[in-house]
Amino acid sequence: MSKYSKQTRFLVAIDCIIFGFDGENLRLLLIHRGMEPEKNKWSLMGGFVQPDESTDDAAARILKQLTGMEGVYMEQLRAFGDPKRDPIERVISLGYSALVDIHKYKEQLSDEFQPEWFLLKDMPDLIFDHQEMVQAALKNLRYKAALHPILFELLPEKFTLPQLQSLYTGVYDAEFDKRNFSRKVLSTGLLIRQKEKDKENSKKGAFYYILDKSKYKDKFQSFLNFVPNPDNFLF
Amino acid sequence: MSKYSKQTRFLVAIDCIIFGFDGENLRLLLIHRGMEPEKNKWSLMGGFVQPDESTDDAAARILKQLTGMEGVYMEQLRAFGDPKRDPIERVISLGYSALVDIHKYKEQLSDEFQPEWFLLKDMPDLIFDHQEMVQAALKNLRYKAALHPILFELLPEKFTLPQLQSLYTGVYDAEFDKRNFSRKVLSTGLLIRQKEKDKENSKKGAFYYILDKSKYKDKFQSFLNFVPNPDNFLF
DNA sequence: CCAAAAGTGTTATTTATACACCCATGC
DNA sequence: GCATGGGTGTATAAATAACACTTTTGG
Repeated sequence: MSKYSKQTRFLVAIDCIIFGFDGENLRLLLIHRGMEPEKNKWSLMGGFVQPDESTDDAAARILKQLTGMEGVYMEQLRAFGDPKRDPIERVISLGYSALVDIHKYKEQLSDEFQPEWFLLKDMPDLIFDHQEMVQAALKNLRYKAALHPILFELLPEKFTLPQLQSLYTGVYDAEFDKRNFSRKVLSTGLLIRQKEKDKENSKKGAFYYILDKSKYKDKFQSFLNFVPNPDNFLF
Repeated sequence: MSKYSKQTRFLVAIDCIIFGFDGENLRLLLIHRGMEPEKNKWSLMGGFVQPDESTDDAAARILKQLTGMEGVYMEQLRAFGDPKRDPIERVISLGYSALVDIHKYKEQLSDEFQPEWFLLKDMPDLIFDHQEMVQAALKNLRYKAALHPILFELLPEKFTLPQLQSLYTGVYDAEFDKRNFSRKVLSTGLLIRQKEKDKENSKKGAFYYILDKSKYKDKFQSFLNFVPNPDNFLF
């Protein structure tokens, strides 16, 4: 069959907005851009879609290339399609937002990119429209996390309620009442308390919890209202 | 400056998922596809992104081409990037979801495409992955409308509460209690009651309402919980 | 006068919020 | 024994859900 011969073709890229949580703060993984223009400036990890891979596959490939991680939570944000967003040549970029357990991240794999985990408050200037992508991803993260149990993707298998709460605190840059927070979280039935405690962060020690995986899958899309008055935080 | 010369370029298309409300039911605007392959089969309105337009501009252009309408509510859904989704050649398509006032739609403009407004329940087979796009758009619409006052985009300037309720009924394919519904809707403060009534649909007549435009803009992103137990409807 | 759709109010239940004290431990 | 952070309970307010009768009017 013939092709759509008269139409213009475009470069299509993926840019990954990769979030992690260090136990205290939300962080974003950035790299030194390896190619001109703006070589060595800070940038999101990205790459071009290849001829025979789906855009989702491309995103997974690019994430793996940087982090060594597979099977990570990732969702497409949207296309960024301003014709002038890349000064070299028009590139339509698909933003993909990823949530990773920062502790599973393998530093050594990615010497080539000299990646660093930046605090959100503390980000360098980024190339092109990457700042806009980060803002869109953060907004989306806050939106989703207010309604769905998505932030667990950022935690290790075992975690404590104080850790979970400080994750929410970091994401929303707001304090929550710990009594109400723990009641709400536990009422979802998603968490299973372990017998061991984390004694590293306090003398008394805080119980570890793990996710009930099957309930997590079931309820992943439910409206759970983790955040009181989400209006206050999102806009 | 040189280009990213070694990379493959792709066709990038827009496909518009256009919703309307006829006063009774939610409908979708489909066309007869004008080009091979699958010429004359039913399809979403689409077209290729052009060299110097943003993807958002392309979507607006394509919507206007079919409906004659501008300034319509439109949002990008996501990219559909399966390499085999179009059998002729790889095309990465961006789905854009539009909500239009079906009464402002100008039939005559679009003879070329022989468009028709289909009931959702009653849709023909569509080309490529357009069915998947429609499902994604519908899911997104239900999701958003459960939280935000988005369905007003489908109504004419003046509308009655029974009309509004039947819109929600149509979108969710579910009945709502009219006492609770009207209390909830009016409590948002978004509606201004008019002095006239619509006497076409009942003997008693139902008051017309209009949107308070400034409050609408303010509250567009607020969480208003229009739909009770949205979990029940979305998944 | 009656059928048909519009409009409105109350109560019970659930959910959200605000708030303060005791517990366990390492030092 | 005390400072530190972990853990829990209760009372009030607000939101939601369930439910039924009156009003208007065209025919």
